[in-house]
Amino acid sequence: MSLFFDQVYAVVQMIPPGRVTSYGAIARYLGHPKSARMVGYAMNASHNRPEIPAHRVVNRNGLLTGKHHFPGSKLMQQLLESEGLSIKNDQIIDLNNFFWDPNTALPPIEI
DNA sequence: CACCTGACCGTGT
DNA sequence: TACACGGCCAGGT
Repeated sequence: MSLFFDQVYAVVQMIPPGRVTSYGAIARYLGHPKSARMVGYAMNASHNRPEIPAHRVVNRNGLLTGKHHFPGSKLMQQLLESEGLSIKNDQIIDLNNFFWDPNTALPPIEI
């Protein structure tokens, strides 16, 4: 597996419960601001890694774009709601209150 | 081997 | 304010 994917997984595992972040924010933190799609691709490849809370990664609008990749059509929403978030029309309500940005929450990547 | 697609995002008009 | 488009790159057809 590529180093980039492993770095993505490392960041996703650091998302606190009840908080979410975006594909682009992770890509930017890893020094690849234009590789947001690769983050989504990494999530797609994370199915055999149960410890990756992929449901805490949404797009920049708070839309649950990856929900169709979870078993059942409402699992992603249910997981988030069980952590205290509100979702309507597949979109997180009041995203700003729950957004967790690795670029500010974590120290910069060393050298 | 070439082409297409996808859990995205920032920029330009 | 809204839409179009290029960049990114792995994997399937």
